[in-house]
Amino acid sequence: MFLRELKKDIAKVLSFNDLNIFSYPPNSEMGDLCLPLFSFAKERGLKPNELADDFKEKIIKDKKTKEVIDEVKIIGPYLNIFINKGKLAEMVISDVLKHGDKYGFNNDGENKKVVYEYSNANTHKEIHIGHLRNIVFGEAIVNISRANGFDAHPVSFINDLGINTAKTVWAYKKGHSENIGLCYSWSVSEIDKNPEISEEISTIMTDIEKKRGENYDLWKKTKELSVKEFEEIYDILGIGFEKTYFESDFSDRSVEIVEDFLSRGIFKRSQGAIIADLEEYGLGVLPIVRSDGTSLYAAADLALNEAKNKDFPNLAKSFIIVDVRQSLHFKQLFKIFELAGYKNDFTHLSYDFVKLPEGMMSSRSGKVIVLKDLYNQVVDKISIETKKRHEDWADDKIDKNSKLLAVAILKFEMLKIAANKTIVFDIKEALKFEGFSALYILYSIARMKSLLRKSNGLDLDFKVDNLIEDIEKNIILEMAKYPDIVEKSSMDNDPSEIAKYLFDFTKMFNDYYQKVNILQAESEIKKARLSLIFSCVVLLENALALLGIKTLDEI
RNA sequence: GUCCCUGUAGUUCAAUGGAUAGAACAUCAGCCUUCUAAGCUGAAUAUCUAGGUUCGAUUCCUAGCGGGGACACCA
Repeated sequence: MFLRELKKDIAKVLSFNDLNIFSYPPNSEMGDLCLPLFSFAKERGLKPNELADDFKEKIIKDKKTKEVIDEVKIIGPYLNIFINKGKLAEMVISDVLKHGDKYGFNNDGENKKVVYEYSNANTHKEIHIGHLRNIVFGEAIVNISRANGFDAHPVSFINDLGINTAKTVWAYKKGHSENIGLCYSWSVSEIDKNPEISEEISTIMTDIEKKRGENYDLWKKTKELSVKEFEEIYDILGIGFEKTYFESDFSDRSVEIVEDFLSRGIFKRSQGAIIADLEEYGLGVLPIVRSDGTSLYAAADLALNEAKNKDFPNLAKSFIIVDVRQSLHFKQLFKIFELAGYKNDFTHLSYDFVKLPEGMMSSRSGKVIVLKDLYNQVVDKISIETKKRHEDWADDKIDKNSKLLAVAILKFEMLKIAANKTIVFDIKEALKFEGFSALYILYSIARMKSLLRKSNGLDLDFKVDNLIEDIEKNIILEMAKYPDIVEKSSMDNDPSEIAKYLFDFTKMFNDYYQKVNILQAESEIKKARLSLIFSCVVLLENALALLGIKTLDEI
């Protein structure tokens, strides 16, 4: 990759190793690449300007670096490097075209096997935008992980034995059968009013766990409805898992492990329940089995870990993608694993949750944005807007495009915010389809593709000398930075870095589109510009694919 | 009470310790006889407070204030 090679070469000439010292000048008139001299100066007990000339000399005299560098300017304590426009264009565009949908990828992961567990939804609850963030974040993390050379495997763990399932079954029996999500929130409010219901719930929970009687049958029936719903949503989002685990499949094995851990003193009985007492590690207490004998989530986690190791032998690392509110839970769990002598390398990959402008969402109170409702709303709005713009389009074309765009928009909304930030999801904003959104990017790509269609055949055999505009160089330089973005987003486990890059890149292209005419340009120039645009499309589709987003030819 | 995250423009978000703190939305003023105006251009508006470390702090440290979250039978 061009830029990295150049940085390496310069670092070699000046004998240093850390490529992160490089940065970029605030604007393109000041240079293309920048080397701040503070750290070097400090090392040598000099002032930055006292070694600038020496550094500059070395760079412009070296036979390798001088080939691609036009000029080195000393501006204060910075060494600003101007890369040769032609060389840059030649190297970067050929890189992009050669590697295509794998441009910018690396092998840092050395093909190590890693498992990512996400979409740990509860059955008997509706999938809302909080789950959407989890699913979309997980998908992007897996894609980014693969782009960085890891052998990544996505799995899902469905919590079908939570206490909420018993509550839902209870409400279902009371005749609240029309909607599973409503069953749950209704039961919660009823229990608040009348705490004695808890005993009925406890009986139902026990029946479910012991797999017996009418309660178990109803649980099975309602669970199937939920699972079908999940699959429908995965289908819409275009995602899938290599393996889906169910908590209920682990109940027997969980009991055995709990017994074992009890005998080994890792767990103990307390107030009728079974707990892990982790006070001495500053991690409080984690309840494992309720005093009525039914299991809690943590019990299943123990068996799940075994299953993952069995299904994915020689696992280098196991990631669990769950929102930040469960940080303590996973610290406790990993401590238990450690006490039990498990060797695996576990990481809780956390991200912050989604809330509404009016406050927290809560399935318990029914205050949520249900994903399917939201999706339908977005699809409808896009259909209306598309119809306005393309009166001649057939209904099924509008429908197909609107659905694809809706998925793209929703995914992007979830990924554009840094992972450790709460998303305040404002549906009014999300329905605007302007600015920092997937539509902005996909719309621009549609315009690029339209240019390519109208050009009567693409000829990639162009001369770089015909890319004369400054903005063309800026676009190419931006392309050259992509490999670093792919790497950094993996190191930080943050897909938002890709989303930001996509937006910035697209803005640059729209500027170009506005200022420079493509199709009316002189033939050789036109050829070069179209080649550049073609490589822009390749790059953007590559980056969007990491976010799980597909593009359209027309919008 | 303890622990974790967080505080940047009216709002929602950016900014490996580095050059003039960037966007988007909203507001105001413009651009379609030229490649898709879901686009582009311009105007205006911001680093919670007080110390400290540093040549240099939005960024790191300490304290305070504000917001959010987690802390035994939810997941």
